[in-house]
Amino acid sequence: MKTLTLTPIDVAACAPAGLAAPIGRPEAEQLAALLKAIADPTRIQLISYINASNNAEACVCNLTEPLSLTQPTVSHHLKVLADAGLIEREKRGTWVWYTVNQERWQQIAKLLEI
Amino acid sequence: MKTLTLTPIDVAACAPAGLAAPIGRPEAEQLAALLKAIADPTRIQLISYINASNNAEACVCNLTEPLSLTQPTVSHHLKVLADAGLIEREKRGTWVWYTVNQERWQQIAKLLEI
DNA sequence: AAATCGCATAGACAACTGTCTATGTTTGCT
DNA sequence: AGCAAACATAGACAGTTGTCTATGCGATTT
Repeated sequence: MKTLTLTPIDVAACAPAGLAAPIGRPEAEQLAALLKAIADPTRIQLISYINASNNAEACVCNLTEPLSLTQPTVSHHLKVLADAGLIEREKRGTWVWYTVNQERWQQIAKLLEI
Repeated sequence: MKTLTLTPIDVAACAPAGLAAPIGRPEAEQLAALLKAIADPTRIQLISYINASNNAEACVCNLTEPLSLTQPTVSHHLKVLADAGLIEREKRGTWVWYTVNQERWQQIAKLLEI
């Protein structure tokens, strides 16, 4: 079987001059892909729940119940966020702990500057 | 015929404490709807093109050619942005001029704070 | 009044997305 | 070794979305 590894989005390459100057298609598509990863109510809640947890980290089993979602659905959303570089995965034993990539998060605010 | 007027999203009500605390479903949905309006490459380009135009304003006919899109498609995207409060519409004669709502734009960066 | 121009709206269609169930994979324990 | 728990992956399906063509509406000009 072939495992697909998505190339992480190069945030620095997105809209190098912000949105003040007209940006090209490739840059617009990268920025849109990044924002699309956040533009979902479930994923926004996941981010906030992870951040509000002890040590600002959470495993999948801690996130299914408060959001009333099945485990595969939560895993799917976490994968989307991880592929966009917005959260990070760390396996410790059987559990997988997710944390928010704070640095990446702050970069987004800068990309939206006008 | 019935004209549908979308209620503008109350940005201030979105994630009042940022994403640091776990936010509820309604707030997450409002914030997601707002981000969804931006999370499209064409709309990102439209925003940047409007901002880079003379007086930071542009009419539809100025936007179709550089983006290689039909006029209805551009109008559609501008409506999405306008409904989200991200741009503003002003009719002067036959032309309709769009400008970016700078204040609204800056609010978004704050909403993403962690 | 008639024609034209700029823009919005309606409807159609392919592509994408969020959710689920079913199943696979890895780790820890007895 | 065998079993159970935590998570990922695959596939299916309904709902959403971006684009187009066709058409309608208001303002300007002749």
